[in-house]
Amino acid sequence: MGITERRAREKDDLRRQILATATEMFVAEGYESVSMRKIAERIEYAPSTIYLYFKDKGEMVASICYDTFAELERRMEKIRVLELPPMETLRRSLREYLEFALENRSAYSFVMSPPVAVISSLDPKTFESIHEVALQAFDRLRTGMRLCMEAGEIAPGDLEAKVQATYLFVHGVALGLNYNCGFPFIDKDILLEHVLDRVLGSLK
Amino acid sequence: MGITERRAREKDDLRRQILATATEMFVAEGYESVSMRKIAERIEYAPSTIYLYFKDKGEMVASICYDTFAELERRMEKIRVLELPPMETLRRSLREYLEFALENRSAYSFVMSPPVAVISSLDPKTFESIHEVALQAFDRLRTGMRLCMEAGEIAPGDLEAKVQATYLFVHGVALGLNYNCGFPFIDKDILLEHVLDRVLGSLK
DNA sequence: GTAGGATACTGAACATCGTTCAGCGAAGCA
DNA sequence: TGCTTCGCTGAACGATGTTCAGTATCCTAC
Repeated sequence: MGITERRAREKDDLRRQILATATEMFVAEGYESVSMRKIAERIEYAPSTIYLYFKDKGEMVASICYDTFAELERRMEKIRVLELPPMETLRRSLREYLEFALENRSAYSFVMSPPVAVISSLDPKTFESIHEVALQAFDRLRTGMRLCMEAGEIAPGDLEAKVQATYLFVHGVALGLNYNCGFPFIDKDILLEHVLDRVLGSLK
Repeated sequence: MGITERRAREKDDLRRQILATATEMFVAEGYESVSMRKIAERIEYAPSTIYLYFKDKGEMVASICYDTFAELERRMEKIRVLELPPMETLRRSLREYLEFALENRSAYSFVMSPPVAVISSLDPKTFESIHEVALQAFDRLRTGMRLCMEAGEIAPGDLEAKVQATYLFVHGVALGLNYNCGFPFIDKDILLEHVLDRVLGSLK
């Protein structure tokens, strides 16, 4: 019965190839500039073939989002297992988060704030699964910060406010540095260190 | 010679009406979902008429950006002329900035990070004028923070790093709160106060 | 070995999009 | 009253996302 398996494998391969090509193009040229026809041409299939693998353009975006979140999650987990002191873990995680955002440039912005039209066109099940993986990442931050608070490294108080603000700060830096608007930002390393100092320092 | 004046006035009125309608629709339905045809239908003119007032869709966006920045600038200036102590001015300005972003919901996100495709389609002159007004707003923040530093209310050190990080923090909060992703943020007022405390507290 | 069905893919079509342009009607000037 | 100018339109073009009837290829069963 190896035939059906081979078929499934081939089908999966093409799906992956479509996704890889699409991701590359979205990031390089922007969501709106990349048409289904262009993707099809690049992979040398008819445009309609893509619709055998993805319901529509929005579902491709959803898949990309999901994969990116998963990769981010993996990198965070790699730090957690080091079992460093909680504050050290927190600092390293935030730094890794920012570096991930900078490495993945426009992919980050794309995944973290896709066009509203895309989001609202998603079917509820797909939306839910993305929402879940995002909340999970947020939960990781919350847990990490709770540990810091319990260790007395973060001043006691409204944990949720601290967590949400911390996320928004870091997210703002990630988005801002990625958004290529021609603004003359200072040296990224200096800025990042300063950001981490202030974000974490204000938690004491 | 009142005739040409009346004509000019009428022309200006229609331009303003197009822009007002477009802004409203972009904010409500998102940039991509609003077509030139829909705007035309709403103002009860032919689609091609819009092109007599705006070079293309991108130029409409540019105008909206420009106007929004101008409005923000006005609100900042209103605080500056109060001539409060520098740190008080800074806090009020940042708060006003965040409130402006929250009042104008998606307009803020739209103006602060329009689709890349839109930006790159702008003619250089238009782009430059928007860039300039944005830099001007940033300059205002820099000046305000320099005054605080000179008054000894901000610890001495790399001013530019402090200014850029401060902006990115506040920008992140503004964008994050506006992006309607279904995330369960805590009470906005509590979060905002916490944010201001941390952003400003970490400058001491 | 061949009929029959499943599978993978295609090409043409549809509605809609941003945008252009020749031309129309009315308003003002001579 | 003729002429020019001005504001506006309707039809058209190419490109978009998406659908669907149909084709060609492969696998199974007789």
